[in-house]
Amino acid sequence: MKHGTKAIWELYGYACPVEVTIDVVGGKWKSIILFHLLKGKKRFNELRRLIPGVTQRMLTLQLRELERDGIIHREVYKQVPPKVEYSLTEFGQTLSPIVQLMMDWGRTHTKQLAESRERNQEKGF
Amino acid sequence: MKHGTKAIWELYGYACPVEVTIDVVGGKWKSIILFHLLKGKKRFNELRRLIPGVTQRMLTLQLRELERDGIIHREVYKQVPPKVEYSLTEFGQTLSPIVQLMMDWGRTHTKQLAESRERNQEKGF
DNA sequence: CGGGATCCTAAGCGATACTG
DNA sequence: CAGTATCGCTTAGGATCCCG
Repeated sequence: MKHGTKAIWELYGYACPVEVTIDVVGGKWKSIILFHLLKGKKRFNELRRLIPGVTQRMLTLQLRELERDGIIHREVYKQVPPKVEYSLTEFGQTLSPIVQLMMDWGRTHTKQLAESRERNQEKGF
Repeated sequence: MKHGTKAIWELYGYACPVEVTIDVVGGKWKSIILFHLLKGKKRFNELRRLIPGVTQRMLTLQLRELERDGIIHREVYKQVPPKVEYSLTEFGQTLSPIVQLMMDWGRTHTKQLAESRERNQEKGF
């Protein structure tokens, strides 16, 4: 980057590139949604079952934001009863390495994390 | 994983491994803090300057949570005026590939993201 | 089935003032 | 310098009911 030139993320109001990514996957449920969509398209209630903690309202909202950002595609089948399928767009696929790494990290560090918290809890943290 | 066996993240109350990672870096500022600590130890006000959007209060809170989780270390120098340095722990270093990827993604997709949003805004999204 | 519309509470967060 | 404390607003988010 040259002197006097603004970085691309600065032009769009972000102070650092990580902020951009957080802006997309930072929601409490978004990366979890993406994690499930990595395995293929999913229907609305299917996602609800896969993500026990999420409410209908929150799932709807987060799906809308991901759709707005071009990360996922929402396919509506005009039939009764209604059927809606969510899937990753090509753009959304570019996030898959991040979600994969998050999955790996969670898998391998859950225990150590829990231990850290426990230890610090004793210290009155 | 074998039949009838619970996965490690389930034992600790998470529905999927990604939730674990989100629990650690999911805060609005946490991964940005980590991003800056990747480049070396930083003092409190130094971080404030590096992260223009954060308030003193929020920075303190998020640093405390990262410390509780064993991700960062807080070194207090007993002197006047006080001096406190924050740095990544070994455990925290294990997150660096994720933060790196988030940085890369932000750098390379800021524009496309902005365009998606703009396009969908026109559609009344 | 896949939501939208309301209502309401808890949490997040900013602003400000104070301190060792 | 590096916080803590308090207040008060704003938002995230849950609960419930309704609909094509």
